[in-house]
Amino acid sequence: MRYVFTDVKPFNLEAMLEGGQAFRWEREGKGYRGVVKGRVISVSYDKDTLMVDISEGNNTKEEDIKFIRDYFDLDRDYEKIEEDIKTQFPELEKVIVMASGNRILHQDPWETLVSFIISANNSINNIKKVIDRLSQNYGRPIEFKGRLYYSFPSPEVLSSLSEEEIRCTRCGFRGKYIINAARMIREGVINLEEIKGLPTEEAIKELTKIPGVGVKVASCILLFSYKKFDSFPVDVWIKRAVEGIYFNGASKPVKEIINFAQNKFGNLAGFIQQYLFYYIRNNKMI
DNA sequence: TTCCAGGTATGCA
DNA sequence: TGCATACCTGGA
Repeated sequence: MRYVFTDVKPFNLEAMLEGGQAFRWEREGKGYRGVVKGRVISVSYDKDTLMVDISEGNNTKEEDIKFIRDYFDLDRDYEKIEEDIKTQFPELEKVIVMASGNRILHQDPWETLVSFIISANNSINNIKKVIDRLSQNYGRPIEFKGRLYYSFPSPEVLSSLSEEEIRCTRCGFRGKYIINAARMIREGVINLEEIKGLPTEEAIKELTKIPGVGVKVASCILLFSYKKFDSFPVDVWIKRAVEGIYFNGASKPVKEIINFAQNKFGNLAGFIQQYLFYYIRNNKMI
């Protein structure tokens, strides 16, 4: 099924899909192809128009459209967000100009949780490969345009694996964390739906009860699947960027950087984090 | 061969 | 509380 969305701007597929928030997208011609919540999606963007091909599902057209609008955050006014950031924080103007059209995707909490457990002390390239192998081995096959793709495996499936079995995904020391997280979800020790309703600080407390989940991973889940925009995940890149722009390059503890960003940026913090990440990863230095 | 990658857990002062 | 260190694996 094909859907066309007009007057979509600003919108930068590369920034969104290769910007480190989602790991299941690959370039396909001028666009991208990926698997989202059990559906295969092909997207391209040109002249303010977003074209989306999506694999067969049980949804109505209206539900599909809602699903796509929701995932790509099409109903949020990013022109205003970018304008607000440039006005309030002129020091970030070059960042926003360079990364314009980057949006926060609305991803599945479970998939985001596992993806960012895998991200610890890992490279983006390798994270993608491990997630692919997890899906191919334990996900559900989906046919699309004559090819097979695989959904992200459920907590039920992953909770039944042994550390020996999950080794085929080459996730390394993170295997035990993934299996344990799946069990905590299955047994109701952690309820991802309930966490969604908590304020950022409390949600981080809950999520970090899961071994393998620290403040950074928890913050990513909050930002990329719960739309908690005051969340500000700090990794080595963001740390370096904030220190460069605001502390004259002096090293600061992560805790201090989070507090600084949340106080200064408020509900724009999450967006700024995402623009900054894309900017610094593609500019080498500030 | 060695080092590093969207961090986290652990042990010790 | 704060700091150092180990950790699977793959690529440079």
